[in-house]
Formats: sequence, C-alpha cells, structure tokens
Amino acid sequence: MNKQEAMVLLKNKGYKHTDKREDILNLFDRKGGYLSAKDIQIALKDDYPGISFDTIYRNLSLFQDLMILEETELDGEKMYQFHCKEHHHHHLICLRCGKTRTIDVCPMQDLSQVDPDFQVTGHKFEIYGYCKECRKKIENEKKPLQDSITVSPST
Amino acid sequence: MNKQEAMVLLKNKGYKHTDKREDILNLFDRKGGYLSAKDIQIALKDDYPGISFDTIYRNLSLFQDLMILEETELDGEKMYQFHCKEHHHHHLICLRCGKTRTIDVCPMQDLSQVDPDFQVTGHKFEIYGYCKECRKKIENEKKPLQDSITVSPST
DNA sequence: ATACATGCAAACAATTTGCATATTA
DNA sequence: TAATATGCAAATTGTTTGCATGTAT
Repeated sequence: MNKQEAMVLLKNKGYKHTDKREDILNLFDRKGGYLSAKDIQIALKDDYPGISFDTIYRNLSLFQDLMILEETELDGEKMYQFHCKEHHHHHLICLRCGKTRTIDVCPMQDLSQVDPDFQVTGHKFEIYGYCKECRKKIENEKKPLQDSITVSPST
Repeated sequence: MNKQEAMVLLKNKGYKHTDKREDILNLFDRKGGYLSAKDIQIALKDDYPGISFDTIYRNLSLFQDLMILEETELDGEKMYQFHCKEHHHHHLICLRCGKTRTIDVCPMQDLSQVDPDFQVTGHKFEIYGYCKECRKKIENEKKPLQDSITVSPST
C-alpha cells in the first residue's frame, strides 16, 4: 500500500479528501517505516500548528480499519506503517528512526509441530536495533567523548 | 526463578517481607504464566480488598529490576511472569489465561546474515493462541449454540 | 528507631469519545 | 444541503509519583 492507492481507496469508500489526511499519508509515503501519533503531530506541526491528536488518532484508526496501515506496539506506543498485503513477512525495526526493513523469513514455517494442543491464532516476530544511517548518527554523537578516550589508550 | 528464590533474593537485598509481596509472588508461582497488574488486583481482591495499584505496580517494577520477573506487552498492557535466566527461549502465550509454554526454537539462529548494516540489539518472537484448557472452556461456552445448529445439519 | 512499604490523591501519557462547528462533495 | 471531518474539552485506561503514614527489622 502507498499513498496513491490509499487516496483512491478512501475516495471509493466515500471518505472525503482533506489536506490533513493527504499529508498524513504523505508522511508514511516519504518515511517508509513506523510512525506514532506523536511523530505525525511533530512532523505536521509546521503546516498545521494546531492539529489535534483526535484527528490524527481518528485517521490512523480509520486507515487501519481500511487496511491502509498496519499497527505494531513499540514500548507502549502504537506505531503505524503502510500495510503490506502482498505476502507474509516480518521486520527489522530501527529503534531510533522507526524505519523498517522487510525480512521474508518467518519462524512459523519451521514450527509446524510445536504443540498440537495449542491453537495458534497469531504470532509476532520483530528484530530491533539500529539502521545504518542511525548507527552513523549515533557514532557522531559519541565522537567528542570517544576522542578524549582514544587519546589515553591504556593505564 | 520462583517464589522461594525470589523471597531469598529480596531478603538478601534488604527489602522487607510483607504479606502482599509474598502473595503476589505466590500468584506467579501458582499461575506459571503472564499476569497483568489488573490480574493481580483481581486475584488478591479477597485477601486485600483495598490493595492499591500503586503497591502492585511498585512491586512489579521492583521485581523486574531485580530480574525476578520479566515483562512483555500484550495489547497495550504490561504482563509479567517469572524471569527464566537459564537459557534464551520464546513462548506460546494463551490469550485467554495468560499461561505460557516455552519453545526453545529461536528464529535468530537462522538469521545471522539478514542485513550486515543493521545492528541488532534485540528481538521479540511470541506465538499467540489458546491453550488446551482454554480451548475446552471456549468450546463449552459455545456448546448451547452449537447444539441448535447441529440439529439442522443442512439446507 | 529507622528504613522501607503502603495508601491516598493527584499527575501522567496515550488514546478515545460526545458534541458543536466547519468543511467537502 | 447533507454527510463527513475536525476541534475542543472532557473521559478513559494503564501507569507513575510525592507525600504522609504505617510497618518490618
């Protein structure tokens, strides 16, 4: 799913076009990763200084109902990204920027016989860490400190 | 970790013995699965009608700090169970009763080379569903309805 | 007696809702 | 204009905190 498809879907379903709605979808299109309600509020602050969380939440939950977005919960916060209906997969999730990278391996494939008495209804497999870009940024933030350490290499 | 060990640990660390603390640990010992703060409050209602959530939360978070309990987040609620430090593993989690069953398979073992640029710091793999006991209970709840359906098998 | 534990009330953060108003089709 | 979207304010839920009091050591 992407912004274009989402806009068409909304129109077909009779939902109205609004700038905020479009811009929220734009954010997801540009970002290509998970965003929280707060992320959206911050990102739209310039264009819509007074945008209310109600609107954001209402739209997120509408988008979720329409399968435009999919949700996960990260550290107590709901995060959304475009729904990928093409095939079942999981994600690497960057804890700093929220960007995700698809991994096609699903651990369930190897687990057909874990426990025949347990009726499986769902599963969650997520890998957390830091993406290449964020690793660089983290390194740069550390630099000044690291230098002073590197100067005195041993005791 | 179990109640006995936890009590010893608490004493050694200088924390005081209280009935509530012990009974909370008893709950985890008896249950052997995830419990939420609310679960605990309900379970202790008879013995401590006025038990406050503060106390429950404070103890849960103390227990977590001391590695007595481990936490997961299920549907926006924090859930706790005894911490298993013996070996890395994952869980089948019953969505009805919270009981867990260990599975020793870890999908990370097969994923050494997913993305060399992504620095992995953690992962989550949980399988959700219904345990044997809860499946039975769910069946029984459905029974009356099922009977009336079974009487007229076809059109 | 002293330190730690608890209850109370209040604060918090994330999210949701009712209702009046504003906006799109 | 008719239906949908938004803002406002207030409610809800899960959780945390300050402070006075209570209790285990």
